Amino acid sequence: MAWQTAETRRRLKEAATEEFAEFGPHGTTVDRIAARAGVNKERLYKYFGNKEQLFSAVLSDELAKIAAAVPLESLLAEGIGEYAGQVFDYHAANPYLVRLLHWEGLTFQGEVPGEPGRTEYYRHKVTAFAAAQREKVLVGDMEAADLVFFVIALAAWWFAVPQVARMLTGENTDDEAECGRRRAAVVSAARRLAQP
Amino acid sequence: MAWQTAETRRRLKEAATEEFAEFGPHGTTVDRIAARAGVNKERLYKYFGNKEQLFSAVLSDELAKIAAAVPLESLLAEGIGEYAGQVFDYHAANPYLVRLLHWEGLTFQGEVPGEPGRTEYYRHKVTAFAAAQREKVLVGDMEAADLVFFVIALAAWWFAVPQVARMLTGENTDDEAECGRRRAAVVSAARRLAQP
DNA sequence: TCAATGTCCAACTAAACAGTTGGACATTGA
DNA sequence: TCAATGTCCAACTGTTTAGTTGGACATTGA
Repeated sequence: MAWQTAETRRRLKEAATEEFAEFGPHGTTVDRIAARAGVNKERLYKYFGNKEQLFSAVLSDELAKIAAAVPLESLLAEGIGEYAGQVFDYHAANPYLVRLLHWEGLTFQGEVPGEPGRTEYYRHKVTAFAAAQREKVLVGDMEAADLVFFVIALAAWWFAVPQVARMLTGENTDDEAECGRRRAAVVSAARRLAQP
Repeated sequence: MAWQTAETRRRLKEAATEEFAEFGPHGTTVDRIAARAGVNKERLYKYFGNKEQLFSAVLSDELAKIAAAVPLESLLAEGIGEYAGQVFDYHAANPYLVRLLHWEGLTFQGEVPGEPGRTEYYRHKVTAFAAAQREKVLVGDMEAADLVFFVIALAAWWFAVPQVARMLTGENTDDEAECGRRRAAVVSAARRLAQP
């Protein structure tokens, strides 16, 4: 029998993504991750160090995924409304990232793993927004960084506090029609925020 | 010596508020709450049932506090921008609630303790916003519930994912000037969202 | 072929955890 | 005054936790 090294790593990370997104760093147990992956937990420590480093690895992977899935080019091409809509769609289809980011924000204070690289990633976004402002595609009297931040907020907030969303709109979160309605609201709000 | 019943309850709830806000339902231990309150943990179980019920009691108290501190009347009186600014100010001065709400949103799926009463509370907000829309003080072509939701999002998002805020704006969260800048951005964004 | 190294696992350890118990002592009301 | 009840606490229980260990077996390279 050949080694299953790569597959074992992959299965651990996949199981960890689901567990961490659902229960957070504190609520997740390494036993459950290992059981879900069908792998002995000793592997987890050999491959990833410990629970916290595994959390970082998982989050880093998910950040790479959204960067690939929602390219910044669509901002200039289709406008900020559609860009916000795409971010919303991504979160609706793949709810791991937004939950992981929130667990991280709540759990770790001070500098966060991979912060320099991630800051650079956000800087690209801000630069693109600033360029769009200079070309008068976006409102000019709001700082680009704030605009990026608000657009992400509009799209992600629904998934961060679903209980508040439910109590406010009186609708079920799993309802497909409601999901479409929320997307439309996000698109329209983003446009409104950024109209020149 | 007289009983300290009320004081004991108060100290437990105060300690629990701080611990739950910092570490969340899973990350908090009843031993630490009791130690912080300077009270035996058996009191916690007698007075509040268990850890989860104590979390509910704490969150419920904090919701009552913000409802009292940011009255809805200021919406019509001073406009939506200043209303959003007041929500921001409240969160900046008292960061417990926003963190508790997020812990709750991430931790509990499905119905949440006290949901009917809280839904009613949000309904008042929506009704007030809808009234403002009819009086042409707010934009009319966006559902009132969505508008409320977005205004809360703009004000609260900074405190929910401070690491993202820091990476985007490149500034320290504790910086007073940066805090003022963020408040101004929230006010301006809320106005933009709701201009008729 | 064989020593070195990597994979994998069952079983383990020490600590932390939520929740309980039994009893000392204070308060109340009849 | 005294039985009933409430407050408070140290010490406890049984379980779950993150992380480790020792050893069986697979793979590699010289």
